[in-house]
Amino acid sequence: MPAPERTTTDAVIAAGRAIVEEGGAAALTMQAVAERVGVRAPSLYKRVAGRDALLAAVVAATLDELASELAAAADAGTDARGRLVAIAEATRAFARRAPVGYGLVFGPPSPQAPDPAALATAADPLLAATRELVGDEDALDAARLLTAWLHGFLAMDLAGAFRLGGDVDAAFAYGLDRILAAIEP
Amino acid sequence: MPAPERTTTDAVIAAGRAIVEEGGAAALTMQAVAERVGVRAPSLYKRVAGRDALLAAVVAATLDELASELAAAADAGTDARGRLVAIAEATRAFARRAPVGYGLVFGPPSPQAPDPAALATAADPLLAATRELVGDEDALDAARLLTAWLHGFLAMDLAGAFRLGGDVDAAFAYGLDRILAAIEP
DNA sequence: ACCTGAACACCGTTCAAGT
DNA sequence: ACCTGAACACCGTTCAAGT
Repeated sequence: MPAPERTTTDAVIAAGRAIVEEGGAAALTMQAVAERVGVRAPSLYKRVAGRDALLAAVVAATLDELASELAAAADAGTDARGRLVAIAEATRAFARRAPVGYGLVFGPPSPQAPDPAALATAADPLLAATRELVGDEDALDAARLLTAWLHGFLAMDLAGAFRLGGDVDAAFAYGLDRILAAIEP
Repeated sequence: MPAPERTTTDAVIAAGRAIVEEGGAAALTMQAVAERVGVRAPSLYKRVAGRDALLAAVVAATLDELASELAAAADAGTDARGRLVAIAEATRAFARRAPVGYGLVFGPPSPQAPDPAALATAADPLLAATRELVGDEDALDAARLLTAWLHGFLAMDLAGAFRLGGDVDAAFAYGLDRILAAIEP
């Protein structure tokens, strides 16, 4: 007599993402996830191997979503520079919408750190647009320069390092402009 | 009849830092810390309010150490540019020596996030050297640009985002040079 | 074939009792 | 005054028994 499935792996991961954003990674308990999807905690082990695997899946899903939003942003730009600006703004919008997940993706070394290959995939649109802007030879260095600044700016913003002064929107626009000027041939 | 003190708050925090670096934040259990300092877990509550407070203290101590190393690096430079290079290299050395702690300092929003004022203090030497290099008016924007790039580069390196290609040392030197060129008047 | 209650190990935390 | 064993609540995980 087969029992009906009362939830899905996707629903479990989505619930995990919501809990993580609402209460931080520490709030991700199997019981909280189970309650959210409407089953008892032991049933979750039919969907995920355990709490650590669920957290890793949450991080992977967050990175996948970021990757697809960056690809979409790149499609929206008309020239290489416009694509890079759109990618940077999409990244910032994502980090503000899902600050905890974004922080976990680039967070301290840990068991749930994302697959480096998935990180590389997410970075592809930025690398392609950069290549278009500066040419093959300088593309990797320039993309790293831009990516490092972008991630550093967002991490510092989320950490509250900019709380002391000035207009953060303006600082972002200013920094992006300076970085693009620095890499443009 | 007073009982002798068998440990100190500093020893508890130092043990916590060592455990965090060795096994990640998840390895920080009260039992592991107690074992390391030679007491039973309940005794730790005479030194710290609890596990969360201990993790916050670990992060704060990590940030304090980083701050003092950055101040020392700034003293070693001969001119403003040299001081900035020394500060950037000291930051990188610190992040490689204490990757987990460094990641926690700038990590995702969480209860143990460091005090923004302490972050500002740590950034002071960099801000001062930048002011010397570019003048009062542009100092804050330029310091943010440099700090964001520096932190972003280190976070990506620790996250393994640079694993795919090239010489990371050279990429660091290249990026630093480009950033300094971008902010120099 | 998935779901559940019960059970177990582990961890954070409290506290009365020791010295 | 600090230390400890015992106790409790909570969480991750396993598993036999249900449907």
